[in-house]
Amino acid sequence: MSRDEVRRRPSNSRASVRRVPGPCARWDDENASFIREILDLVGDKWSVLVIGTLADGAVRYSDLAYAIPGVSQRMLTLTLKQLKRDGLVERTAYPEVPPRVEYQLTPLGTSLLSTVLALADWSATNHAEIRRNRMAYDAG
Amino acid sequence: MSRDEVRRRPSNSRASVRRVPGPCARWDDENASFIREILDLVGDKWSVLVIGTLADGAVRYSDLAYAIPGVSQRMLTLTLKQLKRDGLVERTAYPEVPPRVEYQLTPLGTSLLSTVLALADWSATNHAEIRRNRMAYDAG
DNA sequence: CTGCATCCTTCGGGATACTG
DNA sequence: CAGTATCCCGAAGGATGCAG
Repeated sequence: MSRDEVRRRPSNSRASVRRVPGPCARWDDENASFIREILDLVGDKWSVLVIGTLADGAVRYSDLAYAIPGVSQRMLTLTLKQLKRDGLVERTAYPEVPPRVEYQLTPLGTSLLSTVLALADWSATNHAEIRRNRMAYDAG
Repeated sequence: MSRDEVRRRPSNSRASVRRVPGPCARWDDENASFIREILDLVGDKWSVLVIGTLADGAVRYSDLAYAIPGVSQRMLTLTLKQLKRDGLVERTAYPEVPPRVEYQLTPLGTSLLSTVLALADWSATNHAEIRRNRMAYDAG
């Protein structure tokens, strides 16, 4: 998707009614909620960590809780439930005793993983510069 | 950065002291806060919208407020301040009356833009499937 | 026009206790 | 083991008013 597709003037813009429109187009509600959709997926720390943890294959609930320091049962459960709802992870319950449940990425989830890793690449490349920028800003 | 660099067992792991470690490694605190750093940048709706709006070039404050529906003055100001602190946008104030202030992406901000657009690409490609998944989940 | 300060509400999410 | 249910607090963020 190009930027011009994402950012589009609302059809039959009434901008001039309210004010002189500036040099730039306006995000319409559809695209704003589109952004919201993305952030619901990857704008959340726990989701990212869960997806990253599942990169190697199926992992069971208690191992996820172990692998992700600081996550509460509540948030782990909620995160997994949402990821399953979105079709990013698959849940498999084995009818054993004690019960065993494994989670793994779906192909969709795997494709998201690679995209998120691209973001991690960017961050890894630039976080030193960002830290410098912050220190310079805070010093000035 | 590869996943194995991001996700690394803490040095001299004491995992076996507490419990039998699962099949997967554990995120250490450094990498968890690394994730947090990314999300502070792109996990926020307003930041993403501001960066997207600045894609074409310099935009002044009031035009940003117009271009981004629903943003409050408070959040726009805070978002711009943080983006400036991180060195993603540049602020230029013209000593005129009435005052005029323009914001534009730095090269660093532009590089982040392309990465975020990759995420938008993924979302555009897959959001239909995600919606189907959700509907199927909610129906079942 | 471009903000900053304050109040106030909402709610994400941690802690804890309980269940199949 | 793998969750669910409840309480509760701090932070995010909108609304409003003021200032340079």
